[in-house]
Amino acid sequence: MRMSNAATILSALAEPVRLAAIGLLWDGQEHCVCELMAKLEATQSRMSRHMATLKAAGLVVDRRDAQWVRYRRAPDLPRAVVSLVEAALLLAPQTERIAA
Amino acid sequence: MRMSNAATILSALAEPVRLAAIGLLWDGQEHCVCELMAKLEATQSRMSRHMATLKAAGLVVDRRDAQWVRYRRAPDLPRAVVSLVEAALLLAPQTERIAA
DNA sequence: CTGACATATGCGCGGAAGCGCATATAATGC
DNA sequence: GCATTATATGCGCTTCCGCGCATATGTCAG
Repeated sequence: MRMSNAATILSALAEPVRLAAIGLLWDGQEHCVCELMAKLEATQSRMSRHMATLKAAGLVVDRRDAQWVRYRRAPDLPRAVVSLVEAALLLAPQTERIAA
Repeated sequence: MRMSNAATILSALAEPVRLAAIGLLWDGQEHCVCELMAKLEATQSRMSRHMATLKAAGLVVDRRDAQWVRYRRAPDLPRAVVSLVEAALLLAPQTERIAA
């Protein structure tokens, strides 16, 4: 599978709902769209499209399970991508602070 | 000075010319716009605006020096921001590869 | 003062992104 | 088959982004 380029991955993370979704999926477990919608207070189509963007960037994979689609963190991500995502997740909570 | 939020920083990095410019400035030295233009093959207005975006995100600072404006990496960036930038810079060269 | 050089910015355009609404598709249970 | 639940997607709209072009601003040298 062809890796996305840096710009694609960074763009995918540069949207609050998508970054928060990655944060939820980063536990390695599966999460259905309905759960993500509820936790992130997003409409259904909005959540679905954001997940499609993350999938296109190669950051998550999905699996049909009965009526649900379960998303999870993509396996075997390159180390640099993992580092990037984890740095982005660390960044999120500590932004809006006051610096020197 | 107020920190940019995660989305602003990620968006700033999610553009190839800007990411490459950060890569050049990451050596800690000062670089004028004309040098960046030349190395990144960007027009003058394009380069100037991209640098303004990076500055607005808090990633770089500038200084007027005679007819030149010298940009450099912002001092005292939060550790999480430094990690993010460095992960993004690592990502850039190794994208476009073939994964499992 | 004038001209040259370096950088920023107003403007308009084309294209991409994000959204909601409605509808299509998929799977389930009765 | 039909209703229900879960998800994806076509469509139109609005907003944002990146660009080039032209021009403004700032600095220097003569």
